[in-house]
Amino acid sequence: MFSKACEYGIKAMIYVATQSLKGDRVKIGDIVEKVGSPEAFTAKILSDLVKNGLIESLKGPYGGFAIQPAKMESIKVIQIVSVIDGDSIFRGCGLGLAECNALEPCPMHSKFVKIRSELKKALETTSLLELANGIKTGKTILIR
Amino acid sequence: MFSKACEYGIKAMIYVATQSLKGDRVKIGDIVEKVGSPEAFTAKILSDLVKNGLIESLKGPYGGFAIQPAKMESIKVIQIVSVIDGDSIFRGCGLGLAECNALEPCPMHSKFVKIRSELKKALETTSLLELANGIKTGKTILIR
DNA sequence: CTTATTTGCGATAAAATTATCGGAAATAGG
DNA sequence: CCTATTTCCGATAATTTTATCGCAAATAAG
Ligand code: FES
Ligand code: FES
Repeated sequence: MFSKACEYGIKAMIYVATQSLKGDRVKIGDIVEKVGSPEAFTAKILSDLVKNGLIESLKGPYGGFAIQPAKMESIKVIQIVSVIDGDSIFRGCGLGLAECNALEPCPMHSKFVKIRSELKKALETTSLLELANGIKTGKTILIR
Repeated sequence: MFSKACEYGIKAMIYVATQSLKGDRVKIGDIVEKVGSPEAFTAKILSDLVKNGLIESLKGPYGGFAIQPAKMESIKVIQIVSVIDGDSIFRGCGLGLAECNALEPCPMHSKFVKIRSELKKALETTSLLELANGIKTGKTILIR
């Protein structure tokens, strides 16, 4: 469904959010430990998210990653996915035609659009805060 | 969503079905022309589908691929997808945890299961005959 | 200013996916 | 049989994705 990069990015964002809610900045080493992802690769992905304004970073001692709690409600999962994987999941044709076009649809089109729009809607309405709270209350986990 | 291999496989199956409905066997060269996929790669995928009994092949002159029209209603898209991509789309965790487990769910689990089960249901209830008929009536296309 | 720390970044490597190539095996027809 | 045709199959190559490495840039603290 999502790329590995995207999975790591989402999980990293959630973990940073939980720590930012407690006022803690987190270093990459801490993140990858809690998320179970490769360090340098995850750092690259986070760097991408920094450029797109979804998370902030600070270099040097006492540095690390943080997300302002005030932003967590407005950050939706779809934004993370869009930065890392682009929007091909939401706009592309399920059978790989150059573009998805309802006037000249592929054989799977009518089945696809429904599922795709539900996926999109779910990602649009799920906030980072909601996901971080799930971890905080122990209802959900990031690593097994 | 699906791998390229899976996209090619589904489209090839649909094209062969339309021709088998007319009583024609089709050669790999004809298939890839109508589907827009690389020849040797598509041949590999079809060979996999043959092994799994979803399509039949005949070597030599007047050979090629065919699907018995009587089977087309019972062949569902999910079978094609399962042969080529496996069932990780239907059973795996959306955030990449080792397995999807409702008792220890990842943060996206509750959103995911709904979409995943709808996707599964759609693929389970869509028959090859239905897709082939869409092509035959010109309502849908395989290549753009 | 110096040092220790931590992200940023370009180059590189490994692995997986996608794609190509060459020839073997089967088969129909003459 | 012999030949032409076509799928089958293993090896190989190209591309994309995933992952690692080394060092530069920034920053906080003494
Ligand atoms: S044309 Fe294929 S999903 Fe819309
Ligand atoms: S545990 Fe992640 S989708 Fe179920």
